[in-house]
Amino acid sequence: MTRKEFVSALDVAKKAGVSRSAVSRTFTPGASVSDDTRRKVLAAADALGYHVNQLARGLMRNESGIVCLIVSEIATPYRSALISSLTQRLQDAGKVAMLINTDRSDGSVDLALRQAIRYRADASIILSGMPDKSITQLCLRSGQRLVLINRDDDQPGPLRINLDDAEAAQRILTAFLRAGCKRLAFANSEAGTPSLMARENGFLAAAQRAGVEVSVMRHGPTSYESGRVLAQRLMTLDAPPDAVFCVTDLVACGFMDAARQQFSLSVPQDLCIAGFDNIEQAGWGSYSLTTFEQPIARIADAAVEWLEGSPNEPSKPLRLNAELIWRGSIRAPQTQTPK
Amino acid sequence: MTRKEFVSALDVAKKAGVSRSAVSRTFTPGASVSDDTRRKVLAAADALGYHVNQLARGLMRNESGIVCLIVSEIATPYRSALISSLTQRLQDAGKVAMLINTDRSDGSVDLALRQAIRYRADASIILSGMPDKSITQLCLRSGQRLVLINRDDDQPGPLRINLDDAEAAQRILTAFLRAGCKRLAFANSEAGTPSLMARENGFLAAAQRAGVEVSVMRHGPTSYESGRVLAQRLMTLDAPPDAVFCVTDLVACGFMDAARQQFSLSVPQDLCIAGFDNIEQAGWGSYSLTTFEQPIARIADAAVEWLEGSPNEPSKPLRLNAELIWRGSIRAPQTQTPK
DNA sequence: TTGTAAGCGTTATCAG
DNA sequence: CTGATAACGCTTACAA
Repeated sequence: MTRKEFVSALDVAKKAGVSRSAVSRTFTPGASVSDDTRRKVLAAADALGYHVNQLARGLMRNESGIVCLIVSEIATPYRSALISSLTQRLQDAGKVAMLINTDRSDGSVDLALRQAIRYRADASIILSGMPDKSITQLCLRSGQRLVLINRDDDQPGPLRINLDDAEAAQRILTAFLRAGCKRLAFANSEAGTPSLMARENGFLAAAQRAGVEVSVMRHGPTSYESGRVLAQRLMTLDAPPDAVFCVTDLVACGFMDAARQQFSLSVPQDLCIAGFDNIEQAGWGSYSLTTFEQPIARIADAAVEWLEGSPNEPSKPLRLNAELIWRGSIRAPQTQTPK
Repeated sequence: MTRKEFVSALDVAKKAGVSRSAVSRTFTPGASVSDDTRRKVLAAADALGYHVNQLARGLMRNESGIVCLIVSEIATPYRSALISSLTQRLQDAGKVAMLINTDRSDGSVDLALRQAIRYRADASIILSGMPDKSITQLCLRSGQRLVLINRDDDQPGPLRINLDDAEAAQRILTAFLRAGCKRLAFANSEAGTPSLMARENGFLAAAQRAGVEVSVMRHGPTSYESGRVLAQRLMTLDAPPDAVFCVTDLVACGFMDAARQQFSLSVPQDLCIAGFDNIEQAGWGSYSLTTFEQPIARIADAAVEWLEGSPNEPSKPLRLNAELIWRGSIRAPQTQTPK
C-alpha cells in the first residue's frame, strides 16, 4: 500500500527553505511572491514532483474546478461530439470535466446532480434527461450553476441553450414542397423529449399551414434501428410517403438504408429524406444526407463562456438556429416554384 | 454570490441533536451507528439537503473516488463506446470518471496525468497516446493506479490490456485467400500507434508466410476521409487490389464508399474489405462490413475489476482476442479450398 | 514580500 | 455506541 506518498506543500517549503504559504502563493496565479522565492519554490517543487492538491484547494476556496457533464447515450455521434467539444473548451477555461453516465435508470439525472453536489462541482451541464425541480433548486442554492442543453424548461436560474426546432421544421417542409413532394411523413422515436417533439410539432404545424397532410409514426429509441423499423412501417402504408423528415440523422440513416434495400427506392428520386444533427455519417458517401447542423461549437462556447462569467449573470435563454446543410437526399426544386 | 451556502455535517448534527461524528458515521458504509441515531441523522440530512463533501472526505481518506479517463478523439465511434462502457462500470463500482481530452497537443497525456495527480485520482485509464516514463513513475509513486488500453508498453506497474492484433490479421488474411483473392492490400493511417502497426505487421507477416504480396499504403489520421484517399490511391495502382484490410472500420467505410462511387466496384464481388473495431456503422445496411470486434465490455470489466482489487496486485498484462464478425464484405470461400 | 495561525469539512483515534 | 479531538493539505487574513 503506497498511499500517502504524496508530497505536500510543506515538503516543498522545507526543501526550498521558505514557509508553506510561500509555496501556496507560488501556485496561486494572482499572488505576490518575489521572483527569487518563486524560483526556489518552483525548483524544489519540480525536484520533489509536487502537485497542488485540488481537493484541499477546493475545500478552502469552495470552488473545485470540476464541471459535471450529465449525459446518457454517450456513444451516440451527436452526444460524443458535444462531449468532445465541451471537454476541450472546459479545459481551455481551466476547468475539468466529470462525466456522469445516466443510461441506467430514469431518476439517474437526479442521482448525477447529487454526485455533482458531493464533489462540489462548480457547475453541471445537462445534455440528457430532466432533473427534478427540487434538486435543481438544491444545486442553485449551493451555488452550483446549471446549463441545460436542448432541454426545454422554464425554471429561472439555469442557462438554457436551445435550437429553434420549429423554424427548422418549417424550412424543411418548404424544401420538400419545392421539390415537388406530395405525401409527407415524419419519422420520430418514442423518446418524446422536448426538442424531438418540437421538431414533430413544428413540422405538423407548418404542414397544416401549407394545407398538406403528413403521416406521423413513432417507434423505439432515437436510433438507426428505429429508422429501419419506421421505414418498414411507413413504406407499407397504402399511400407511402415520397418525403420523410426524420427526427434525427441516426433515424434517417436507418430509414434510408431500409428504403433502398428493402423497398428498392432511390434517394432522392423516389424518396426525399432529411435528418437532424449533421452527425459525421450524414456526410458519408452512402448517405449524403440533407440535414440540420447542431451548432456544437457555438453551444460549447456559450456554455463555457457563461460559466466563466459573473455568478449572478441573468442567464437569458439562448436560442440558436440550426443551419440547413444541403446534400443529396432532397431533389432540386421543381422549376414551377409554388408560391 | 451564493457560494458558501453548503450545508455541512455540523449543521446536520445540530439539527439532529447528535455529534458531528455520528453524522459522519451514518454516511460511512461500514460504521457502527444505532438505528435510532441513524434515522435522526438521515431525517435531518434530508431536510437540510446535506451531501457529504467528497473533497474533504477525499482529503482525509486519501482516496478521491475519481478515475481519470485520458483520451483523444472522443467523438470517434470506438472511443465513445469505450468511454460509455467505462463510465458505466466505474459508477457501478462507486467511482466517478473525470474525462480529459488530449486532442490539442502531443505532450498533453503528461499534462492530463498531472491533472489526475492534482485531483488525487485513484486511477487513470489511458485510451490514447503514451505518457512519458517519468510521469508514469510519478503516478505510481503517488499510489495512483494506471491502466493502459491498447498501448503497448513494457513498464511494470500499470495494467495493460491489449488485443491480439497479429492473430486477427492472420485470420483475415486466411479469409481473403479462401475467398480467392489474389492481390492484397493494407490500408493504414499514419498515426503509427502500436496496435495499428501490429495489425499491419501481422498482416504482412502472415502474407509472407503464405507467399503472397501486399500493397501497403498509409495516409493521414485514422478516419473515414483517410479511407477515401487510400481507396483513391490503391485503386489507381497498375494492379489494383481485390482485397483490402483496413486498419479500422472508419477507414474501411471511407474506402468502401470511394470504391463504389468513384470506381463503380461491387463489394464483395469485385473487392473484399475487412475492418477492425466493429463500430456501430459497420453493421449498418450500407456497409455490412466484416470486421473484428473490440471486446469493449470485457475491456471495461477487466479495467474496473483490477481497480477494485488489491493495490499490489501483480497486474499481468491482459491479452484479449478480437472476435471476427462475419458480414457481407468478404466473399464466401471458393469451393476449392486451398490446402 | 514574508511568515504565523486560523480555518475549510471530513474521518480516524481514543476515551467514555 | 457515542462524543471530543487531532489530523488531512491547502488558502488567506493578519501581523511583521
